[in-house]
Amino acid sequence: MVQQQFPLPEMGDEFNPFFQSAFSVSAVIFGFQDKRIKVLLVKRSREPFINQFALPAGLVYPNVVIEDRINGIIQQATGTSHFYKKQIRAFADPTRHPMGRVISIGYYSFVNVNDCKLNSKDSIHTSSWCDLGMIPHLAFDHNEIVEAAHRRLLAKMSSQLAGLELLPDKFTLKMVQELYEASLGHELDKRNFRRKLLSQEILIETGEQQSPWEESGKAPLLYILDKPKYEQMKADGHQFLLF
Amino acid sequence: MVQQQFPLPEMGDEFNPFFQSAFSVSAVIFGFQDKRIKVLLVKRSREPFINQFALPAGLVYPNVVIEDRINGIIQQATGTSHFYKKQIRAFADPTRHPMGRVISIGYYSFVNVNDCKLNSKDSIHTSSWCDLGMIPHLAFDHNEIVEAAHRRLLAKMSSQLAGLELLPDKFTLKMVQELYEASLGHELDKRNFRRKLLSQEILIETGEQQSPWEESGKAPLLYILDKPKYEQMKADGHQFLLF
DNA sequence: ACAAAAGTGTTCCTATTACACCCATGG
DNA sequence: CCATGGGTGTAATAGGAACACTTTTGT
Repeated sequence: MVQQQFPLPEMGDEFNPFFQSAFSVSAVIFGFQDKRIKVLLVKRSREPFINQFALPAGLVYPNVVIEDRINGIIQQATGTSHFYKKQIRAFADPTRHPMGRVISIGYYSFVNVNDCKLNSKDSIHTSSWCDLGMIPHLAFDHNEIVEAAHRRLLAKMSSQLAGLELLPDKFTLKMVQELYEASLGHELDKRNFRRKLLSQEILIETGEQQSPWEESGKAPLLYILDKPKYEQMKADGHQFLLF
Repeated sequence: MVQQQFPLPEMGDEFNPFFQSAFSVSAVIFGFQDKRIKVLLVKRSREPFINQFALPAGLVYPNVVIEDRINGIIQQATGTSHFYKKQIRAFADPTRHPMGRVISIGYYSFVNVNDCKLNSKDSIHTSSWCDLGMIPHLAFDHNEIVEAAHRRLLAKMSSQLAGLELLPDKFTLKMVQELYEASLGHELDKRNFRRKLLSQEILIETGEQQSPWEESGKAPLLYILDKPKYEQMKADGHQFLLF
């Protein structure tokens, strides 16, 4: 670990007592597998809280851009750089870290589980997908961060078309429905859901069928997100209301 | 300014480079006056950015609970302890503060302008209500914080019954409508708005009429919020959807 | 030919919108 | 009695919810 350069207080001693805090970023990385929402947890390999489960997280040097740090943490934990992320808020309880005042800035993130390579050689932690709803007791205040992330997930998904980052690039409408059913915690009507989804006019039918198709019956059609149109409409403030 | 006690890093030098940051809280305090949404600004009386407008804000000692600090800042700025507040997010650009790495945790807040006593003797800043939409160039990254707060205000008000903290305890339905028109930026149908508002069944008609009533015509009825019911329903996850 | 999953329309009902007049009060 | 703002109902429309059968494909 190399000491970095960063600006120091310049205006006299009166400010120095303030410049004694640290901060970190913590990531609630959501995945979707077996019709369940998952969260990526790591087992800590060092103190404090050694051998306990925790969120992927890390301290941030005073001169480092926080977005860069959280991107690095998500990439290291998942092995992919293809993800969506957004800040939740700062978690700032003075006792949340045993070594001093460490404010953690929480993020939630969506990745496609199939893109991920966990436990790669250069990862110091062993990481694993854990069912949201079966999260064990975590280090620090990480359970609180997971709860806040869960609320955000719920709020986002119950009003907007979002979370497609949790699926492969090519996906079936059924997958989207199952994702929504897992997020919202209840079943949805197939016909109404499809109508609503397609009425947003941001999905493109590829014409391809899912393959391989181990199930009996007809193989479903694959769709992709019309990303340019989606980003454009988002930039214009469109909401993609689902309900 | 008195140095406080706070926990220091305990586990050796490797963590010390991290414990050199400061953090602050910043408040976007919304008010409502003359059918306009207002934001409370202060003129800074010290460096950096002396004599520039800024948000009420302050550094936080490493051992201080951040909620206490933001409450104190809002109380000092407004002269009242009767307000609603919520965290927006952390603002963490490494160059946002000229004196070093200072992460600011932004809050937005609703107060009733009539409850406020600005420029009280013990206030070091002179403060004033500024029309949202006519905000001048502010110190630090405070314009960005105001924008984020504005987006939150919009998102909240366009889907929920909220922001009644901006009005007096006893208010007319017209006031609520004008508040919404100011927040959303367009006019609303009087009858539809009243029907929708009353259908939430959390307003109580006091029977009193507004007084004094300088306008011609009939004096309107005053309503109050059924706060216990409102809090209970909020706790139960009810959303008070308006549109 | 059968089992399993995909894909598709219609009806009913609720919720939202658009719209105009009478009432109470003070000057 | 007139000017001003408060307060009220209804009809048309759009959107959401409930519901079942036909098609395709692999075994």
